[in-house]
Amino acid sequence: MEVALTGNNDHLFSQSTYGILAILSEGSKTGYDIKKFLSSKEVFYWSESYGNIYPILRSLKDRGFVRQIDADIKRKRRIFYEITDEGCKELLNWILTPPDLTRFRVELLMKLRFGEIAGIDVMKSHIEHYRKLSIPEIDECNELIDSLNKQDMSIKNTVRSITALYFLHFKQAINNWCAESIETLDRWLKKHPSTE
Amino acid sequence: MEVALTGNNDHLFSQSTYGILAILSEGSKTGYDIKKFLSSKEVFYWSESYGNIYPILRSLKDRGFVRQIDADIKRKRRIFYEITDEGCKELLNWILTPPDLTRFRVELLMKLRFGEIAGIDVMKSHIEHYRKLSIPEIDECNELIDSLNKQDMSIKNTVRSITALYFLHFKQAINNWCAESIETLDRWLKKHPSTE
DNA sequence: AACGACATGTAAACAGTTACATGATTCA
DNA sequence: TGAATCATGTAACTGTTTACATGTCGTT
Repeated sequence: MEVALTGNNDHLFSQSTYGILAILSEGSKTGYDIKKFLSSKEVFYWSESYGNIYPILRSLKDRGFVRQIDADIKRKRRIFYEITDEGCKELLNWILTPPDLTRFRVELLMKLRFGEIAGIDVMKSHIEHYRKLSIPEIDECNELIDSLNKQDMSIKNTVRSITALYFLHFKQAINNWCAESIETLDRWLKKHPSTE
Repeated sequence: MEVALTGNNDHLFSQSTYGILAILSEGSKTGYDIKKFLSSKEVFYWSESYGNIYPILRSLKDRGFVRQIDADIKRKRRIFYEITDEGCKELLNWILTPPDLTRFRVELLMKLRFGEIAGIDVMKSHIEHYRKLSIPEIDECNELIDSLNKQDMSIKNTVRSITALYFLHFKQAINNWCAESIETLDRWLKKHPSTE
């Protein structure tokens, strides 16, 4: 099942641009629709602001990757964008390129690593706070997965389920790490009562 | 063990600025030293370019959060920066502020979610590629944790170990997710031989 | 003498968000 | 009639990287 991944890495456009093109590949949408889609729980792994979406839509049109379709629905102007064959080709090329590992900053870890200045209880408190924020996210993610599993198991829903599971695995792992880390700090405090 | 987290969230400076201040809180360093530190395996959760570091060091000096100490070591000019009391105060205020949850884009998930256009084998291939990239990272992280555990269990080393464990938990969870997802896709392919 | 690591720095570009402006529609 | 949501858009800003310029030191 060897697959040739011939996509090259020097793409001409920003990740945001390809993201929007990808979203349009499932059907024509307005800028507002795109923002709505990206705000949904399902797409935790991508986000975009209006200030980015609208200019990108224009540039996609200028490049011929989408075409503009004006519509007037209930006297409200709606500007739909439809992906072109050119756009599909460009999108496919991006999708074929193997993605890099995600790099990101974790403010919590920086504050822990240099947190001695604030004291160990502050560290513990930060970890607990982090954990509390994560719990509703895990619940929501479980609900999403349940509802997906009730639907037909088309390839689209299967993949949606897979992406949701990424989040679930990640969040559960971090949740466990939080519990462990607090225990570790508690053990340290017990062994070093002098410092408190 | 209630801890008052009174830090306010509207900080005046960028996260990069606080990060650099935090690094300087452990001892005076040059811009080059800071870059070196951030390039080390241990600090996977933060990075910075020279083009950001040097201007920030200057602005920290202008604000009085660090002082400049010129040194000539082996005829090479070295410009050290030392945190001031003002700087410590500002840093502490940042550290006390509970960190937000990390939000990040995952290119892989976007390419999977809209990957039907490329085919299921491409999805599988991307996941496998992702997994292969992760494995050496997990190994390195385990080595780091081992070496930390051999050292004294000061609070500093304990925290360094905790931050490394974050990465390990995360990477292992994603590694498991990769294996599961490939299985899911294989099962789907078996059930739908017509599409291949 | 040449190369790689050390060391500092800048200008330009790129990526993306925030805050604002504008106006229509829907519903209480 | 007023608030919320729908809907499109821009200007200014923030943050950060890339590519380059400059020169030293240590090693082969």
